Amino acid sequence: MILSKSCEYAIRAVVYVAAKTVKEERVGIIEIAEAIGSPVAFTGKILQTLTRKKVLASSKGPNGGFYIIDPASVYLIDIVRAMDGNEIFTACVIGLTTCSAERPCPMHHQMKPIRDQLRIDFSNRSVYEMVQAFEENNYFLK
Amino acid sequence: MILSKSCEYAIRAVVYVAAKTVKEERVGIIEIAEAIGSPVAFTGKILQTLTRKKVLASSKGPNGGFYIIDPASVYLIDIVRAMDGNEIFTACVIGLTTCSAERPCPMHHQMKPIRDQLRIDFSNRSVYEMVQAFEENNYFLK
DNA sequence: AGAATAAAAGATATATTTGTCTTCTATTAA
DNA sequence: TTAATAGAAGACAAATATATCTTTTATTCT
Repeated sequence: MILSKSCEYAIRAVVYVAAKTVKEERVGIIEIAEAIGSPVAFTGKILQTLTRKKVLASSKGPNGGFYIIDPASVYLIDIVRAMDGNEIFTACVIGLTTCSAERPCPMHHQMKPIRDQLRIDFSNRSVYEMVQAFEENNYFLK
Repeated sequence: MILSKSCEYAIRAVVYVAAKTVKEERVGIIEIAEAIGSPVAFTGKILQTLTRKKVLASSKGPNGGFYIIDPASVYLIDIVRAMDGNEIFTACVIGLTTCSAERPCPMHHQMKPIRDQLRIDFSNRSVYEMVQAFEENNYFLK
């Protein structure tokens, strides 16, 4: 499992929120959880984290809910870093803390391009593009 | 984290055992754990799993210990599958169970080549090659 | 101002992964 | 054939990730 379950939920939630935002709508925890097939309370916690980390924004009270300031300037890597940190792009595949280009583990040279590609793909994909793909191709989130 | 901690330990342990096997030696749990920097009892459990799955072989009693039948015919993917299963090569990156080429999630087409490359790298790398790299380049396992 | 709405925050609960400890079984060698 | 060695197996413990529940705070609408 490349990403934690929390991070998987997070990406799906952000894409759903952004799809609403582009229609000028805010959306609540319950609807989000229903849309992405995740437990409501746990999803609330994740949305809280994303809001604290400025990936999403929220407002309380009637007509409140979650939204995203600028879907085109938030990239998947921002969500991944908010939830799981940067380690998946840097950590040694066999768990050696001191593994590096200078002192590589036996798998280092095989793994580097894979991790780099992962970072590149997450860095290049904006939430806005995800929403577009989502709407154009009848993609789904649960 | 691409691989579980158990799987990381497993790969390091198998490489260490194989390095001993090519010198016609068997090696015990305590020495293995010391060599790869892992907790002894937990390492015992992992070695047990690897033996049950035929990745390693073992014998009890004095002069007993772990060894590997044919390092050249065991590939990293065998260790990964023994410990973590096949999911890391197939599971949807955002956690959708029904994600497939026909009904892809918004990240499917980006992730496929990465997962394929991961599988290819693990499939092409034999334990014997790992040992060679390990010995030739002063690689390390902890 | 008061009631309703909705997220934030904190305390708990459950499940999984990681790690430990004790006993059992097989093997070897004296 | 007995003592020592070493893995196998099972019970238990700790840490982390996932999930739930309750209370608080902010906002809106009447």
